[in-house]
Amino acid sequence: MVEQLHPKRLEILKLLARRTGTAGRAPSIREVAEAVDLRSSQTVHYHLNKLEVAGYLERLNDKPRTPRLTAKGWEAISGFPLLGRIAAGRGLEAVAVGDEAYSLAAELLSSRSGRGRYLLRVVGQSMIGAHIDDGDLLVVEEDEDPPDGAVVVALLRNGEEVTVKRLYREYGLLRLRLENGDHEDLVAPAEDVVIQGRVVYVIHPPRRRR
Amino acid sequence: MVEQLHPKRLEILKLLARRTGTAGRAPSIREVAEAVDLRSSQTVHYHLNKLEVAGYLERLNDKPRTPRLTAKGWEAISGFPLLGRIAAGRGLEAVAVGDEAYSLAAELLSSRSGRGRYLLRVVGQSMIGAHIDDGDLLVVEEDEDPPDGAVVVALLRNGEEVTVKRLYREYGLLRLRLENGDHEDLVAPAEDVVIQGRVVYVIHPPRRRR
DNA sequence: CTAGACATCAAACAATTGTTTGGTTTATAG
DNA sequence: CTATAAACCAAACAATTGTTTGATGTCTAG
Repeated sequence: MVEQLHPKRLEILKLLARRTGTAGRAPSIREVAEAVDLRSSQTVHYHLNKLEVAGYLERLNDKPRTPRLTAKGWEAISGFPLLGRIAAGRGLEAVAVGDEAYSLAAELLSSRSGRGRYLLRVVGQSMIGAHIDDGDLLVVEEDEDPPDGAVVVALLRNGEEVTVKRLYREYGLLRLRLENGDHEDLVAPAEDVVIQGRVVYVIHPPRRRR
Repeated sequence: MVEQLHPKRLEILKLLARRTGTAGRAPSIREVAEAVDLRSSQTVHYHLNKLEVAGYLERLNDKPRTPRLTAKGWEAISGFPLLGRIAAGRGLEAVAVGDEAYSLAAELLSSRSGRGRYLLRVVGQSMIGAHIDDGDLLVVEEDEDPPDGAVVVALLRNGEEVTVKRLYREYGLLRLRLENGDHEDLVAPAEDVVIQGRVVYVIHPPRRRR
């Protein structure tokens, strides 16, 4: 069921993809009209509605400059090049190029829960035991009360030390365990540890063999 | 030279920090006024100008809803305690928020060499031995002739199979080795293997213990 | 005490912008 | 040929929004 997308709509979709990052503001309807060579803002309005009901994009209420491509929208524009067909179902799935820079950032840095996310870069090899090495990036979601078993960023000793460990709760105590498990755990009363957030992604170069 | 920031301005700055992410739109001046308990939009306008000339934020021209915290702005509100200063030199380095969605994507998806990069999502657990699991994302840089020891995406059997392995060259043959090394290597004449590219990043949730 | 800077307010203005209305053109199904 | 739907246009409307104007209270330096 490959829906045939009107060329003008595809053009609009691509434009929005390019201009809907966190960087600039999304274009207004009139700006879109100009960019895709349509003389009436209404025509864009018309296409935008079509695109929205077809599930290619969403808008916040009907507020200015708030189009956002849906997954379907991203798929429609990315043509799925190179490895797409070849890899499908064989252990790898292509996730497109170019425009995807935006959606990658969106996927990594925006949470459905509305909680903020931020990045931490690992300095030094103090967490090598947890398979987290110098230079790796951690995507952390703010969460002061993450579920048991989550990998958390915790402040110890009045904030003098920061660690990344897996969290367990026991009888009013917090147990912080290095991810690979074979070190002695750190156990402390809950009031001595401030949980900053939860690690949701680890980004690193391909691992050297161990 | 720690500049003393007016409490109202600090409040505004914090509000903007929270609402200037990838998620919603930044608040309008009147929305800010309401949120920080000021009755006149002009007062916010006034503070915003102060903040801008002082270098805490920038606005796109003077367009609606386009405040962006500068580095100085982020510093001012985080007191930079939390993860910033504390973490410095202690295992973690804060890498800002918000704006960074952009630069994150840029860092991951643009190569200095000018070669294209794309994403692959791993389907299934066929590469579990290489510490690459179902759902992980691979950032791949196009490179038909990567250096020895690189982790590459290779097509085997006329493109019928795709694998991710570490590449070695030996006497006109290619040796593809699973990253963890303890499986038998795949050795094939160079003409039977098409190297698609080189894995530059692996993105995955924090690893469960093994 | 007084002048001036600062913070605040209310009201009005003008630009931007999504939307509505009503119409035209064009291709196609009946 | 005709009716219909899709694509498009121009113009006007109303809401949102940054900005301007003019004024008031408060604190502090001189």
